Amino acid sequence: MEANAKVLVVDDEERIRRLIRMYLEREDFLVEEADNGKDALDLSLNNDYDVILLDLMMPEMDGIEVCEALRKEKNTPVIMLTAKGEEANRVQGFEVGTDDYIVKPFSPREVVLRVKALLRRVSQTNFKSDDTTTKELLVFPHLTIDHDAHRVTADGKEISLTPKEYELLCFLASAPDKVFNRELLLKEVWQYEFFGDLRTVDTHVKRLREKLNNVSKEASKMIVTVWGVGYKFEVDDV
Amino acid sequence: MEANAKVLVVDDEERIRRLIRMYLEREDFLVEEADNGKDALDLSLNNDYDVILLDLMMPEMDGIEVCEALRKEKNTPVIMLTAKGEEANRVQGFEVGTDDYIVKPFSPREVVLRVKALLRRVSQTNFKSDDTTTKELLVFPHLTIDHDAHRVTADGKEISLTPKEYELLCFLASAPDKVFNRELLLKEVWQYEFFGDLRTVDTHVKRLREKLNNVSKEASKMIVTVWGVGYKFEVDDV
DNA sequence: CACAAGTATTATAAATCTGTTACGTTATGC
DNA sequence: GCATAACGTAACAGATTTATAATACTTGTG
Repeated sequence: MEANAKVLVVDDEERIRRLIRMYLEREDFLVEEADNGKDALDLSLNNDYDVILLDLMMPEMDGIEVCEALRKEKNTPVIMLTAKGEEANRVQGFEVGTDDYIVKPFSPREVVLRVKALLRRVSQTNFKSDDTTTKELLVFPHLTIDHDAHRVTADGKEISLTPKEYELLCFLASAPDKVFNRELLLKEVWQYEFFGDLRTVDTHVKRLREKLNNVSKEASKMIVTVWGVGYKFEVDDV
Repeated sequence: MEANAKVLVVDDEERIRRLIRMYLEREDFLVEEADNGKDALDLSLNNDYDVILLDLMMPEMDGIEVCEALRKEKNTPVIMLTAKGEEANRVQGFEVGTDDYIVKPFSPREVVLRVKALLRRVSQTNFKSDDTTTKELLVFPHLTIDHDAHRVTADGKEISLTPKEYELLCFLASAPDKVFNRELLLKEVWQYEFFGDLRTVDTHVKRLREKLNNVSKEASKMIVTVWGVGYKFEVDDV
């Protein structure tokens, strides 16, 4: 069990650090921060982190330098954070020694998922755990979500969803019966820089319901409006 | 069963070792490393590896010397890693005693395939195992890939594919219904030094579809675009 | 060295998705 | 029932993503 894995978050922007910290802590990670490359390197050499989230672009010592220096001593898994146009190419390559990278602006949810995925990967190679639990398949009475195939089927029939529709559905379905308000949905499913209208959520819900409804009334009913609050994914237990 | 076969990876470049290690471990191989010929020889004499991946060009003691010295004691299968212009000729020849060789820069996928192939070959000659499980034949409703013959047929008609087209198709077809993003495809199918444009994948997909479509509309439809994500090889289950 | 085949890049066109707005509908409290 | 607030719906413009085609580059071969 990777209970309380320790994560170091390195970024010169405080709001980014705080954002990531918030989401990681909610998943019971222990989070520490550094706002520059030098401190990051010191910290990571003197502590055993389970993952390091490392911003690529930082003044003085950038993420690549930190990673390369770190790699001379230890093999702590590193996820690089890169802005859009940044030389993602070099980071992708293996010369630097990063294990994954995330493009800004990301959705907080994505960061959590990637960190977890990396921990899983690492722990697998280290102890050969029997951790086959990570099914990429969500099955409900009238609806199935196959993550690998990126496929949603309602009553056996496939439904073609747009990326946002798919993400929204997955998010709701990953916590059945839990209500989310629009604000939270925007925060979780959209990127952190998105400050759009709350009604945007409604539109996507509408489209999602429509597509589901075309195939299965039952499936469409699973996305429930909670008046004055938000939406939830409800599983009938009839 | 070659469960947890033990592989020794010898290369003076760390990133190469790490790259190979990563891909082999993902296939459940046990991987050990050496960064020079001397250590490699010691290790391989004192351990029973199932395969040794041996870089040809190394300071002091090169791959050929290691291999020759090793051969005086034991018959551990050896795959030589050679850079492009290097005297692949000598390695190819039988005077050295290598079992296979791979030219750098390779694609990670290739290494895994070659290692597996070699293990298969060796285990066959050693114990005449009933291991006919490893079919080199992929058969789908409208498409067949015969690895041995390096031949693709759609609806019975043969299709002539370029190397990249073939590899791309094989890779997708080896994991039906699983979506791969362009990045991953570049990493897996292309060589490890390639950091090209993601659109390159599109172009190859286009040409592949075109060739398939010339012969079988059905076959061409198997390569599916997943909007905002990537491509997958889909098998209709109608 | 020229040629051909294969490959990567780029530019452009086409398809698709997305957020917003405006307006219609439904629920809620009085 | 009425006013109000919250939600549903439809349509549009702009943005994003993919397909296609054309071009340039690379590589192997004779």
